[in-house]
Amino acid sequence: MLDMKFVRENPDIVKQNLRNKFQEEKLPLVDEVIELDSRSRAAKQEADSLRAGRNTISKQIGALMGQGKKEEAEELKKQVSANAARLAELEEQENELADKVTKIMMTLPNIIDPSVPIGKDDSENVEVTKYGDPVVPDFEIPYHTEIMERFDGIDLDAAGRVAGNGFYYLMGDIARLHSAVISYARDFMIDRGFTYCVPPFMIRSNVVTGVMSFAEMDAMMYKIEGEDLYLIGTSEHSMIGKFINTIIEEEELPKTLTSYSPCFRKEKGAHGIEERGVYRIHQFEKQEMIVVCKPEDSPMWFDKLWQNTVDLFRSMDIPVRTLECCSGDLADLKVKSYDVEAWSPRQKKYFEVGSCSNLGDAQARRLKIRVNGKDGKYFAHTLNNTVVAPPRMLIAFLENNLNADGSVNIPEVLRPYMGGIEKLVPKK
RNA sequence: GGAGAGGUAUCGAAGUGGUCAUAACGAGGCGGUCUUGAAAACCGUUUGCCUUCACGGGCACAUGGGUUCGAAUCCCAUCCUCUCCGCCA
Repeated sequence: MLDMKFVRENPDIVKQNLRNKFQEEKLPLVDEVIELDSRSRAAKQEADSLRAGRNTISKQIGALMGQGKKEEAEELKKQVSANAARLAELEEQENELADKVTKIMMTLPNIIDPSVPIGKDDSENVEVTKYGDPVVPDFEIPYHTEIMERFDGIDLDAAGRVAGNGFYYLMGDIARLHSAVISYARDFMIDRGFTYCVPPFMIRSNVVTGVMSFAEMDAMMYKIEGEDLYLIGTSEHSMIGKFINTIIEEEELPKTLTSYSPCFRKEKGAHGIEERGVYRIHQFEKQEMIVVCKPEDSPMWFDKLWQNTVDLFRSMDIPVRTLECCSGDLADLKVKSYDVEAWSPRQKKYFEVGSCSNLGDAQARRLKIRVNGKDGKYFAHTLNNTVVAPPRMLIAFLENNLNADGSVNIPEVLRPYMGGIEKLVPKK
């Protein structure tokens, strides 16, 4: 969410930002919200002065009552009543206008970083850097569910009967591998100085609207029936929400946290042929990292965050690349975002395994996360990034560590979490 | 889930319809006096948001409504915390 004052003073920047994000349909909203804001402030000013008058008279009434001068008090009461109707009318206007302003402000996207490439959609995202050799072996790599089945590692049929499409049972070694990856990722981040955290897996609606745009909310979040609770789509939601309505001392920044949680997503939208199996699912587990920092530090943290994910994947012998989201593909709250993509030797292309975002002060403004600095209070910046999110990550893992004989290498870093074994041998 | 108590500033806590809500009182923090230094003592200071060029004004006592000329105080709803009981991994 933008600062209303900023919009008022820089309508042209806000409009150019909309054009950069190919959201021309929102252009009229800028002038509209400035107009509504000015009417809102006018109503507030008039109402405030009426309230000031009422307060003064009420005090006088109190004094007169104290002295037992009831008749004079009654006279003054009439004066207050005279303005009551106008005040009620103004108060209604104030509320109505303020609601309209907020509603529009919630739909105006954050100002993107100047470094973000301009493009309409994900087809115009820009590759930044590649790490490792994207090897295509001389034997055929099966579809990931097929690899898992060779280890009796997945039961999608049962999951379908129990919970429906988009769920899974991981079994045996594959399930163990899943947990090993999460545990390794947790320790990897702890070693890099992040504080480990297990957060709530459900959050209230006010936190939901604080951390994401309406469009995202509708497409992602599961609501608990009869309660003001939503299942989290990522622990970022509860981790950023942790700081709602707080004032953090500047010396305490940055807050660097790594959290584990299951993630629940509706995944509204088309499911392509490449999204069978455990690629796009309603429930997965994720190790996440988040940072709350000073505004001037957020670009630095952004680079550190995505680098962590690259390093983690490289330590498991998985080639990756970073892809910068172009303006049109960037969610409304984000200032800048990189996807981390892993190499798929089967598809001979990279696919998304993580997403690193700098939200600027957008979440902080919505959630009122402020910093007490030497020169006054200001909104913090927030960032988040995937450490690792299996089971999707297992697709990359299995494809890249598969041998011609069907066995799967366990990279050295994972062995302590896998009972020391170096290789998974298929049962079939 | 049942019964009870409670939610006021950084913390503890007073205020139960007005004339002490920025808010008593106590503690903590910050600045100062005193001291070789420290402690103690003493003095001062210590919420946030909105609005205004400014002076100023408004709002906030968990949250949202209501009653009233006027609400921390009375009424209704919701949330949270604590104690006891029940249930439970």
